[in-house]
Amino acid sequence: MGRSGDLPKALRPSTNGPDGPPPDDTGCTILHVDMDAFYASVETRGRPELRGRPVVVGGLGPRGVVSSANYAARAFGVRSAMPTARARRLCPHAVYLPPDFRRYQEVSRGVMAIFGEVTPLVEPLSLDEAFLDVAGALRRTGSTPGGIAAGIRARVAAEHGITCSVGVAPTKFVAKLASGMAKPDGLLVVPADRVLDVLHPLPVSALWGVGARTAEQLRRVGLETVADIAHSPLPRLRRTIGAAAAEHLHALANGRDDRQVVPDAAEKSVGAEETFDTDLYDRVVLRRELLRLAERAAAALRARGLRGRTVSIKVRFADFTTITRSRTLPVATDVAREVYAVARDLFDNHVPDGAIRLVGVRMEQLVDAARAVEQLTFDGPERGWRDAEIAADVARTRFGSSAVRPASLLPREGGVGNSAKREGGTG
DNA sequence: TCTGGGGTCCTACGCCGT
DNA sequence: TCTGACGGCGTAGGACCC
Repeated sequence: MGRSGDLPKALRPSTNGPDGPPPDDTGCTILHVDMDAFYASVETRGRPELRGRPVVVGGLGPRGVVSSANYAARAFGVRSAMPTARARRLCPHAVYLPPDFRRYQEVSRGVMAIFGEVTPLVEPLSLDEAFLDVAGALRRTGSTPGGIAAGIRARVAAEHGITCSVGVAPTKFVAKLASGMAKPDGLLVVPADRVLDVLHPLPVSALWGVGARTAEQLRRVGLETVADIAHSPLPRLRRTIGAAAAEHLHALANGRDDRQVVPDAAEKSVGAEETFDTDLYDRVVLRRELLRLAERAAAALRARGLRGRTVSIKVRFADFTTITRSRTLPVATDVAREVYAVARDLFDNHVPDGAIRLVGVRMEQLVDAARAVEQLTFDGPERGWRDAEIAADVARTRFGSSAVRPASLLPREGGVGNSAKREGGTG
């Protein structure tokens, strides 16, 4: 699902060929494990009728994009993040499926549990990839990094019916690059003394943090390969892309990356957003959408045992210009009513009329709910609302997501088009 | 071609207190 | 009392990642 899978095969280092001696993995204690076409693979496993067929998982609405495409679909040029409508033109005979995140989460938990049996130092990056620091496991098991990686690949395939690719290297960045180069269903070790040989011929876009915009900025000043970055004087690089990015990229390009594998990193924000099938103008309808999103964001906070101090709304207009507006509260909250009250005020007072294609609600400055300062007024109305919302969480868990909702979200006759309708159900 | 939804991180700027 | 430097915080926007 990432970019590195698209790296040219010609750039693959030859250290891991079937012939010749195995690569020297001494000091290569970082593994990056990446599931191959994860969502599509989960959908296809155990379904022989889909074997060999192109499968695309993504939004199926008029504004949907591809989340995951298997390699049969990629052969037709289908890529993740591509509009589904374009994918359909490129590959009309593919099987198109909506994402089923619960299933992917389940499989992901199982795969991460395998990693956890190898080492406690597992840093998940998303549902389908993680870094592992296996330095301790080497001492404990007497195995090699390459051996551990091969064992993980075998277990994931045997226990979950999907394949993964593993990069083994001395640093996180190179391990991640290596897993991308090994795809699909491969294993690549980059020995410490070959890191620069692998890195330097790559285009700048291979560097972590260089997207289309930054690549274009770099290209304009004549920097096209990782070697160009590595040999570029830092002050010049700073002038081009800013201090932080310059130092980060310069270090990566020279093979330096001292970031550790950090398990259990705390979440910084939690939110929900929705793109409508057609642009919305009606402020009343938009407020109802905001309420729905506030409900989702608050429920997500409660599910994680967190509260947030900053309420941020996001609005994307028809021309794709995007604004955010935020307000920080004196006391952190996980109550949808409170979140909505702020979101609505921000919307009413800071968002001009116009055609709107997306709204979102996000909570930032998160604190542990157990340690959060209790509301000053213990009998205040917000406490009652929280109790009601927690009861609703329980009902939703037992009876489904549409079991409980605010009266203002109940479907009305002649109600809105687009996403609000997609929820279906009768409450 | 026409751009999702979940996030993280960085930069810039204004305000405020020291 | 005024001024400037500086740091911290809040806010907004943008790039990037999967």
